[in-house]
Amino acid sequence: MSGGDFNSWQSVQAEVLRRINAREWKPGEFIPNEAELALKFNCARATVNRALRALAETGLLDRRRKAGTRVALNPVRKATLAIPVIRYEIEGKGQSYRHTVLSRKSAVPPSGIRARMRTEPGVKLTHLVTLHLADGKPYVFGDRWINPEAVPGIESADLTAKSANEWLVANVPFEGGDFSFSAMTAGPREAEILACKEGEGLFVIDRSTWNSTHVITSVRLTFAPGYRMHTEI
Amino acid sequence: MSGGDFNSWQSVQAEVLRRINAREWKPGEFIPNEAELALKFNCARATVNRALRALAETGLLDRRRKAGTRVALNPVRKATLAIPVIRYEIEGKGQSYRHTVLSRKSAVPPSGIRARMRTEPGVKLTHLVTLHLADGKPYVFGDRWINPEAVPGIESADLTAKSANEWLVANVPFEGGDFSFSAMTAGPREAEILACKEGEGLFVIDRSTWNSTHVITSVRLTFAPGYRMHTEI
DNA sequence: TTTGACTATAAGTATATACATATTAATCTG
DNA sequence: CAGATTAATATGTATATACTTATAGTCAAA
Repeated sequence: MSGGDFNSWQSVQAEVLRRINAREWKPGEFIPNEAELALKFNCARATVNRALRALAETGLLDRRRKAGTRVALNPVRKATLAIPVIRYEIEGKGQSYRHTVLSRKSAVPPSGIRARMRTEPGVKLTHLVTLHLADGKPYVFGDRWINPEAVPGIESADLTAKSANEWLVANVPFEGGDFSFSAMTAGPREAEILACKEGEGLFVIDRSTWNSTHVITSVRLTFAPGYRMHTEI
Repeated sequence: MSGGDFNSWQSVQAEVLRRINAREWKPGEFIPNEAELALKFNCARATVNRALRALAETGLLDRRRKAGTRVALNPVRKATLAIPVIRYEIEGKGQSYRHTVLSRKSAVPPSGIRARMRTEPGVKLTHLVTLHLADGKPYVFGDRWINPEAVPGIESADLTAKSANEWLVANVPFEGGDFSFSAMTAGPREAEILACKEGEGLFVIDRSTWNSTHVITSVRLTFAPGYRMHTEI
């Protein structure tokens, strides 16, 4: 039994998946190496490589040089979720977008922010609070700190036309970011800004972005009740 | 100017990134096609392809056959987040894991669940409520519906040793899933189960998984206050 | 003006070959 | 026998070449 012809990396991938699902290759087990599979599937090793690499990226296979490829023991599924610019997210739903700057000043950040931003004690950062509205209703508000040293020009930037996020995305390249998602309980401040009741559960995204030399910005986005973030795999 | 030698896909990727960041190639603009870039970078087209494909996967480039490759106009950043099995998540933090089945029965689901599960009216599903504890304290509870038609053997499965999720992961291959993340306000039921106060904001994950023929299961995970999901790019 | 066929083009992919690199396993040495 | 050295090996990658496929653009027919 040669195993038939699998002359596209997708078909190879499908066959590998089938064998994993059918428990022909069990979790934790090594599967044959690329050369053998190429022979079995009657295709080039590069084709097998492409298929296995893609599966490894989804977390279903573990691969290591010399050691080989094994079926992941605990398949940690990886979902990719898109982080859109809020304006596009709102306009994408067919709603009108507007945003207002609630406050903007230069200030020494609290210690939590200072730690995130990796700045020295006493250094002032730009602090910006903005509200984004969908069809005139509060959608999310952002409490943002920006390191002006990493962003020359931010002091004089007009952040009423474009939101700070859009301005930054357009003007400051970044190399990495970290995101965390959580829930909080609306206090008086959140209730007032988002026009919701105190005590409601709110969805929160904390995000920092950096380049090779600085943490550029750190923002907390607090969404109005009912917000959902969605993804598929 | 030939542009020098870029003989690894990573170096090509880095150079493309640099040009995007330096605004040599502006958002929305088409960049030269693969053949031209290969010539400029003095490497094979396959190498350019690999580099550009990877950038397209992160959302920084838009590619279409015949049309070409352009710098994404609104760079929707894509974060990949790992969805672990709860036991591993808890044990990974060095805490002890335990779970209990609060209820298990066969019932006709409410219409919202029926829509998600795509079952006929009147069809009974397995309904399971479980609580996962970290160091003995409530961590998350799951309200889960399983389609027994898609999962032969679920009726007789022992779900006290392994949690339903672990059992399903180990026994039922799935092909796709959808996830949504939101926040809710703790009502009396959540407060009691999670041992928290009514009115606290709770993080919620709704997840469905399916194979080619059925929606296998649909679960709502409601986390105790303080939970955070984290990812980096 | 719309519809539909045609064509040129750019990405997408397959393949053979060759070499690079990480890492294990075997072997040698002090 | 511990530690260093070396060989073997599986994945990782680069390249030239050839073919496939989706589709933007064009041009003509309805």
